Amino acid sequence: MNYWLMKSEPDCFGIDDLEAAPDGVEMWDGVRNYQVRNMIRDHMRPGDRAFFYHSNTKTPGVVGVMEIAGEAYPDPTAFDPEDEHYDPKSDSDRPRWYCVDVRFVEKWPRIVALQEMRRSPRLEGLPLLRKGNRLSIVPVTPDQWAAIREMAGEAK
DNA sequence: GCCAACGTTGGC
DNA sequence: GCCAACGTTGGC
Repeated sequence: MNYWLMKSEPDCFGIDDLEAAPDGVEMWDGVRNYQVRNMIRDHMRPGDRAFFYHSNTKTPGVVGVMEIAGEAYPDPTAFDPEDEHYDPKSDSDRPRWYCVDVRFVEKWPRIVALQEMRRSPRLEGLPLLRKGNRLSIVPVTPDQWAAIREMAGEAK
């Protein structure tokens, strides 16, 4: 099983929106970065766990956990001219962009702020903390996973 | 709202 | 294939 951290702007789609979705399942779409596309398509597996990270907000940080709910599949929003993520260079014969379904697992009583994560020696090397990182999904090692959970006060 | 950092685009 | 210009991300 792999671990991930996935960013979203809560003004657009936050963990409360995921929890409120039917069965707590929602499509994680709109990825338009090749590195992130490759992670979704080639390395994510159903059952993988992911931190839900709120970005571009007053206190950015990890707010809970979700589960990868299925295999990656072509991102339908790339085919839709009405969609803000429409990409005319992607078509169903040769889809350029992929998405996955994610399932709500838990929302934590408190946020693990980016500021705190920067102070944790165990999180050195987490790509999220690297200067200039702009990937909306990054891999997390098992020890980093445990460290962030412990910072949230969750059991190991 | 600012701006650093980065990815992408397109002219050459 | 280089690289300047541009757009976007996202912390602050």
